[in-house]
Amino acid sequence: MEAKELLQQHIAKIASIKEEDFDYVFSHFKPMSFKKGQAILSEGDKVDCEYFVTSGCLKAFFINDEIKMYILQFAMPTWWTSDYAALYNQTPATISVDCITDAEVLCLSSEDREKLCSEFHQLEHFFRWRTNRGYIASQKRLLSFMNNNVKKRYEELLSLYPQLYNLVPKHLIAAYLGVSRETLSRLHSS
Amino acid sequence: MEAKELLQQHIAKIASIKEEDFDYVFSHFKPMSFKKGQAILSEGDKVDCEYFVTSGCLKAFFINDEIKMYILQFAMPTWWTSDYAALYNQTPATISVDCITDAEVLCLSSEDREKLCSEFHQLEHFFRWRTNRGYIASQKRLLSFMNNNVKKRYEELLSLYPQLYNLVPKHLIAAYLGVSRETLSRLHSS
DNA sequence: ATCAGAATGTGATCTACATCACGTAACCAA
DNA sequence: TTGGTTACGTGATGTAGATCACATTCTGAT
Repeated sequence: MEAKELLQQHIAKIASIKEEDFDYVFSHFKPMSFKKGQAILSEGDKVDCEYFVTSGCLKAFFINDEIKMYILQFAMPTWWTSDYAALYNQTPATISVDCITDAEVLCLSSEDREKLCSEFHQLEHFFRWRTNRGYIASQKRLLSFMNNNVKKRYEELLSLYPQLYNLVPKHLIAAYLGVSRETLSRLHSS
Repeated sequence: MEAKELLQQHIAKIASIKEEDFDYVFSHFKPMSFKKGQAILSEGDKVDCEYFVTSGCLKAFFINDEIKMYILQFAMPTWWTSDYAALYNQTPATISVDCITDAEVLCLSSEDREKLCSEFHQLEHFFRWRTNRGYIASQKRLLSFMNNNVKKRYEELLSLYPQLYNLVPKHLIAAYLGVSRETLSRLHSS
């Protein structure tokens, strides 16, 4: 599917935007292509944009004392990602985003998002819905973290996103689960 | 401060609502009073409302196998709380909310919130902002969970909300940190 | 004022997971 | 094809925090 059509259908599930209005809205999104391994957003960068994934798979991650990586989010088509804290607070990025596979995204600047949200009530509605969904998912993940051991969290992740099993190397799954790659590996044999 | 004024100033920081419009908006909020220990929302309930705290302190929590409690959120004045997953998905509550101290809240039904959001673009803007803030805080807490040990998480919590130290019993702080009360207690001596 | 239940402290022991160490297999790039 | 890097598996050992057990202090209802 075309990137434009993908975005349109994604938004249309929640908000109704007239065809000609959507053309205008879409003109604010900048299509970008990246190769596997390429960085989209790096720690310390000024953050201006958020990204709507149209193909491929990204990861948004944090690296602590330059040693350990924690993955906040995998981003697949129709998912949005960025360092929202940095975007919102206008601070340098602490979260990085890069490509697990070749990927294409639509880039929307924060400025344009706010402009469009004020121009189109329905778009503001859409973004409220989207953030709400992210918030609920994040709460759920937090609870899972407190309540479940690694094995259960792993099973939960795979049942939610079965594609990840083949798409994403195991050590990245470990980094998402907040566990060492060794421990994750040992789960298979237990 | 009056509950009404508290809400008005809280919203005014983000959205501009005309005085007479705010009166109309406010008429949809139902003031409620609760005693310390009283339940506002219990697991299994149908969830219709979200709550804006105007005085006192609540907790939103999850109980797993009828043994262990995890606190998702403390809610103090100007904070909003509910079981948002249940509210959004129209499913029975899995999160409960009750009062750590005597408390007063303004109750807003989901239906009224959606109605008001569609009537007032600025209010939709406000709720987008609010959810966005919650999402960012939740992401941050998740990272802290993965990256920090109990001691650091405890210090982080107290530096963010010093009032909690005197207001909230230690075993509830432990339940927020996702740690046993014994371990939390031992932090003081180390 | 008194007493029961809740909150807190603290020792002894257990356990899930981390860390370190090493070996093997898979994947590219020249 | 080859050599180097990255991914993955697995043993040995260390450790943060859980669990159990019990003592002490605080608190709120009668």
